[in-house]
Amino acid sequence: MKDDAKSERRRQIIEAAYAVLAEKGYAGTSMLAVAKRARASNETLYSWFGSKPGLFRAMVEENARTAAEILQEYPGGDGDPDTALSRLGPALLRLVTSERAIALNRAAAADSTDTGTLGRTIAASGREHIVPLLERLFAGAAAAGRLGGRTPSEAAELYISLLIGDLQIRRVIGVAPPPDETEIARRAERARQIVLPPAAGSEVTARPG
Amino acid sequence: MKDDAKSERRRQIIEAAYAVLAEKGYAGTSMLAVAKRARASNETLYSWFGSKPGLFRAMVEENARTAAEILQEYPGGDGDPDTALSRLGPALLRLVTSERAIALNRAAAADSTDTGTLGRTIAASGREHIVPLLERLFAGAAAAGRLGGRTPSEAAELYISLLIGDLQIRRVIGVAPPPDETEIARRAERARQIVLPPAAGSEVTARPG
DNA sequence: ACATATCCGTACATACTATTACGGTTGTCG
DNA sequence: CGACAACCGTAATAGTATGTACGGATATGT
Repeated sequence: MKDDAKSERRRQIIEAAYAVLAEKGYAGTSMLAVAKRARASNETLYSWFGSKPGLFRAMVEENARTAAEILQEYPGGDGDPDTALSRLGPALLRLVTSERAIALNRAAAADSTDTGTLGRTIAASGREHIVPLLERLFAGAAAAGRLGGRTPSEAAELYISLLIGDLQIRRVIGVAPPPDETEIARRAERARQIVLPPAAGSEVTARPG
Repeated sequence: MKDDAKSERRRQIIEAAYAVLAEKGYAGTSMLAVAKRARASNETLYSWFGSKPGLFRAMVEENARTAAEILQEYPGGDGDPDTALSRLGPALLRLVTSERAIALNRAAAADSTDTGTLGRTIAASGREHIVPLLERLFAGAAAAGRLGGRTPSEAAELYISLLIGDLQIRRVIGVAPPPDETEIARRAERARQIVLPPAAGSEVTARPG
């Protein structure tokens, strides 16, 4: 099989795995079910991915690449922080609450007592990628006196708390729907206002916090 | 078996279930493993709890009762909101990040594609119990002009986001340890300061937000 | 065209789980 | 004390999952 064709085949298998995962959850997703959904053989799956955790690791990594491509469009600290955040925030929130991200977080939760690698992979490709991005953005804002005395690191942590809050865990346990665009905009705006309060001396009237 | 003895026996079985859950996760926790750990018979477990989801529902409900007893000590809106929050906040955060709560959230995440009842039970006994408590507290603060223009409902949502943030989901996927008391105090204080900014005209110097 | 690698579909071996059944033991009640 | 309920420990049943094996079909490279 040529490399291109193999990559495409591999992508099809991963898509099939997502479909089974959505229907049956992590425990209910067997390699055989994925193989049948993808019209592949069990042996090929074990040959290519090694094991069920191996397949899921590949899914997490593939999802991380997709997310990184999306976030690449949002440059860091070299522009107007308000504008940057008002574009980056909604994109981030959509990513972390997407069906795919939720399904992978559920898999990681289930895996946390087995190998623990899914959680670490998600964190390495997710939050640990996003925090430095936010810190660069907030470094620019700090230079303009826009962080209200917080460090870029503190501001990044605060922003994530405000943006995501407990929504993701509520999604993961199945009690919250995906946020609609109004909710996404509202949360992102609330977070931006609190993290980037008007600079001292600004004439803008805004809510405190 | 007398009622007292049966309650005690039931508690022992639930404790055994938590022990197995911590070691093996939800999927890896079989009724037989719990029965053996509790020195009970499989038949008794099925007789008393009906099924594996039934046993887990009982665990969630028992945990909710424990949490409600703890929170009962924290009265709502009839006192000084700063003091009330500075006591309630850390207690809340300890509860939602405790090993037991995390294990139950993992179970709910796994169950979300099956019955979905664990998540609903957790939400009904957790957040949906806490939000009205916070709203009562913030109603008092609003009357004193302490919410910076937000409604009690908005303030409660904001407080929860700031207090918990994404810490719980990071606990659930296995990438964050339980917060120590310093971290708990820090998060609670940050949340309090943002949600209860100094009243207009106050002389206190505080960070904006 | 031919040789070889590999993928597919199916089968197999092993282990585990959910749930019920059963005989013996223990606890409760009249 | 005796009758009965129910709990324990073990077994049975049916189903599922993981991972490997295998023959035939297909793809690739020379």
